[in-house]
This record gives sequence, structure tokens and C-alpha cells, in this order.
Amino acid sequence: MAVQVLTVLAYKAGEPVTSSLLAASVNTNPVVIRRLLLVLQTAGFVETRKGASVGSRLRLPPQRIDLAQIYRAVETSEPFKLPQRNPKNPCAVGHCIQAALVQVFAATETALERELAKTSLAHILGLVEKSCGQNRKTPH
Amino acid sequence: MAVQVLTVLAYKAGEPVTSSLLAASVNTNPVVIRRLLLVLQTAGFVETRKGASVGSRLRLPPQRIDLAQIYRAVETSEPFKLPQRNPKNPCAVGHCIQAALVQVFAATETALERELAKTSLAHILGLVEKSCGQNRKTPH
DNA sequence: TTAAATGTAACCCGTATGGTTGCATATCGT
DNA sequence: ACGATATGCAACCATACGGGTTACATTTAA
Repeated sequence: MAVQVLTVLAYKAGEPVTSSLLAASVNTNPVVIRRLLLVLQTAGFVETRKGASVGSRLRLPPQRIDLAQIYRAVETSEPFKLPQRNPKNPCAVGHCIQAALVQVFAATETALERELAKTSLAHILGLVEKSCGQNRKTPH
Repeated sequence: MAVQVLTVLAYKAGEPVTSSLLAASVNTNPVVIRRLLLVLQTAGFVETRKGASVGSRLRLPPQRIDLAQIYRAVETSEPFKLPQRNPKNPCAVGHCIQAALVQVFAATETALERELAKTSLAHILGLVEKSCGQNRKTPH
């Protein structure tokens, strides 16, 4: 969802967009968008002003935003977390395996981010504009 | 968890292990283990016999099992699924972006599996035995 | 000053994962 | 043959998480 919102913002190329409009584009609730925008603000991706007839806009050019950055900003719980199997049983391979899995999963995580880093927001925007084949400023 | 169970089975090197013992090693419930074993059975990784003093054992050598296979067997919901934003609104970038994101996420998924395929169960077993530094057959 | 927008809190809901109990069934060992 | 043992399976509960919804105070441009 974050990618979708940022793509719309990139599509608007710096013009402020209200959360209601973003919500309509993603087909969800404005509040959900605002929650997401707060995260994107602290990550430095967007700038939001309060008040009438304003909204949010990109702070960085789409070329300088890639999916890995968005992933790190948005993702809370690591998909490769080991379920924190507690102590309690004194033995078993279970104890030793944790450390091994941490290594492997960390490697996987970095590989994942390296892959995501290959795709920039500008790239996605290009795909959208090409496949959609529409003129700017008119998202209809 | 699946990796952990399979590692223990590999550790036992073909000897049948009961779900209760596996549960103790992973510190969880035997039923949970059995549910997982059913998946691993249909995936062809393990073989389970019912009855007294038996259990499950590996059907393949640990070298021929890698994390990508386990991932595909166990994982149900794709981590990179787009939330199925329905039609309902006639316009917006939202419609065009779906196709673009599908491409990008599919590429990410394959990259992830390619990374997971690098690590075999035998490799993990090696890490465990080295870091744990214990003799076989006696996980306590 | 007023309309419009954000920030934020408080809920609800659907889904997924894992845990728990209980019981029928199959099978090994004696 | 029989009892001990372990799986298969169903039902239910607890928890966490993402997302949706409503409501309200606050800020700001026009």
C-alpha cells in the first residue's frame, strides 16, 4: 500500500495531494492513509501540511526512492523472525539451532533488500504510465 | 519451525522420532508438530508411521533439501501479495499500478527463493553441530 | 472567521498462527 | 491376541496483526 501511495504522489510530481484523494485512489479510508503518511513523513519521503486545500507531497525525486527504503520504513515485524522459542527445556538441538538460523535468515533478509533496492519509484512510475498510457495530471 | 523440526530429524539421521520428542525439542505441543508433519509428508520430506515406539524420519538426505523447498512446502500466504484492492472506483493510478507491482513482486519472490535455495539442510546441520559441538545421537 | 484538512485516539473485524483438549485409529511388542 | 503407544483429526480458544470505521481536537489557507 505504501508503494501505491508513493507512486500516486510521484505521479502528481510534487503537487500536494489530500489524504482523501489518496484514499480514493487506493480505495480505502483516509485515516488509514494518514497513518501511513505519518510513517512516510518520519522516513523523510513525504512532507505534509495541515490546513485547508493542502496535503502531502514527495520530498525526494522518485529516482532516489527504492523499494528497499520503503520496505524498511514500513515493515514492522520481520518476516524471517524465529518465533522466540523460550528456554524452559534444558537441552535439545533447539538451543543450538537458533544461532544458526539467525545467520541464515539475516543473509536472506539482506538478499531480499538488495533485490528490492533494484527497483526505484521512478521505475514503477514508468511502468504505470506506459501500461496505462495516459497523460499526466488526469488520473482518470 | 519447519526448519527446526527437519533439522532435528536430520540430526537423528533416519531414526524415527516421535512427535512428542520433536515437540519437546522445539518447545511446543505435539499436535502442532503433527500438523506440520502432515505438510512435510505430502511434500515428500518425511515419512511417518503410526503405532507404538515409532514416529517420523527423513526420506531424503539433508543435502537434497534446501530452504526454498521447505519454504514452498510450508508457506501458505505469499508475503508479497497485493491486498486485492477491488474495483469499485472507476479510475485512479490504483488500477494501473497493480500489474506493475505484480511484476516487481514476482521478481522479488523468485530472488528470495533463489537465495533460500543456497542453504541446504545439511549446511544448517553442520552449523548446529559445529556451534553446539556435541556428539551425535545424544541431544540430551 | 470559516471551511477544509490533518493528527490521534478508540473501537471493531477478519485472518492467520499456534496452543490445547479429546478421541478414534493404527501398529508395534510381548 | 491384547494392551501400550503414537498418529490423524476435529473442535475450540488465545493472541497478534492489518485494516477499516467513527469521532473529535487542531491547524491553516482562503
